[in-house]
Amino acid sequence: MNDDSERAAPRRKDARRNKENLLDAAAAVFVTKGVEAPVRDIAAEAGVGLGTIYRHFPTRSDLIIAVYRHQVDACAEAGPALLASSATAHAALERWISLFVDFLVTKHGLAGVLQSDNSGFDTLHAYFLDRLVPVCTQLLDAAAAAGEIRSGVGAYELMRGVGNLCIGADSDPDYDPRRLVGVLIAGLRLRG
Amino acid sequence: MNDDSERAAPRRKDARRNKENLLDAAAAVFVTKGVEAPVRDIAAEAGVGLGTIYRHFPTRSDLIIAVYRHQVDACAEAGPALLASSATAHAALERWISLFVDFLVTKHGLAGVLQSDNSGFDTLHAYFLDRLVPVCTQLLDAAAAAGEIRSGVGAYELMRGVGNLCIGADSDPDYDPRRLVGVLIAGLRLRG
DNA sequence: GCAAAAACGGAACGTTGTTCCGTATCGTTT
DNA sequence: AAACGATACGGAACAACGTTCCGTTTTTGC
Repeated sequence: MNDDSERAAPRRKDARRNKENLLDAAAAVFVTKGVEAPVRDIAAEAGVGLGTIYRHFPTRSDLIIAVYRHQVDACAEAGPALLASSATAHAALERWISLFVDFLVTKHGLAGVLQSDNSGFDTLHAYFLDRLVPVCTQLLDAAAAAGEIRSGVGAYELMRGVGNLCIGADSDPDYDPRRLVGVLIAGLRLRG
Repeated sequence: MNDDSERAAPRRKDARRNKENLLDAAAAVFVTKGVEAPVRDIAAEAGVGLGTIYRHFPTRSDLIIAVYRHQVDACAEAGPALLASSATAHAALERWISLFVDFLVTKHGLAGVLQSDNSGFDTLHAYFLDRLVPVCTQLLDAAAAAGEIRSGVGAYELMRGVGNLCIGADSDPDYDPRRLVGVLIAGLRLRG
């Protein structure tokens, strides 16, 4: 793939420094103003021009991905570990989904942007899916093989649903996605 | 309330005609281009200037509400009827939610716009909630009273969750919110 | 008919994401 | 160390959007 070329550090020192500053600035702005903060705000925070942002990160999605890549990867890697350390596959699934929800809920607006069809976030959507759906599939398959859950719900659908449930969790203290996600996962379980 | 003043037909004949045209045009554009279609497109479709739209409907939300008001009201009114005609309260809840999902899913982008914090859709959000949460509460209470569902999930939360699950259902044939909503409602049911 | 009231159209504003290009800086080569 | 090409920079400029504003047109009541 082109991972290398995309992630490659710039040749020049100032460019490398700016890219770092940009990542830090973006992370800071995302925390205070949410993921949908204007690009100009991030540029200002980093003390950098607009052109610089777009050279390093061809689109907003790429910047968001770069900021959260480590956490998404960590979540993906936690899947197999949970499967190994949990009493049942369903418990592992439950814990892993909870990890995912915690991640989404603590990033203002990220869940919303994930499903947004505002073209330009496709890359972001795709990255999350590429990274997490395989893990979810593994957990789901394990639970299904153990006869713990109903079949018919795919990993993509589940991830998508959980992501959707997390939309708007910030900015509304009366809405707690964790409870609903809990109900959803409970609904997956077979009776008996 | 100010329902009367807001819904009052304009005094002048041309204004009344334009308001009608606008509603028809908006409905047509929403079907073809989705609820997020630019205001200018609706104005063009109605053969009307921008000012005219904003005089009749102070904000996009008001236009959307006006277009869907009847259907939302119909959904609200179906609640008590279903409760009377269904075998169990849980069945009534299930059918009513299904009605709501059908409504949302057939309006491109409506679910998305409902939760959008893009300020300006607050009115829309509020209208849906005002109209539907009481009905949902009634169904939920009935099911709880019959001991059919777990307590702890409020009507607001449930409506919000179901709405969220419907986001992005169009423009993605691989995502079927109905199945997930089914799982969610199943998760509400008490075992045994 | 005529004036006042009501409503109209669309230019203009503010905010966004993104592109473009003249200018500045860096790193290498003589 | 000077100079030159490659690299990167800043921010003006563009397009799309929601919304506001106001000079002009249409309707209505007399």
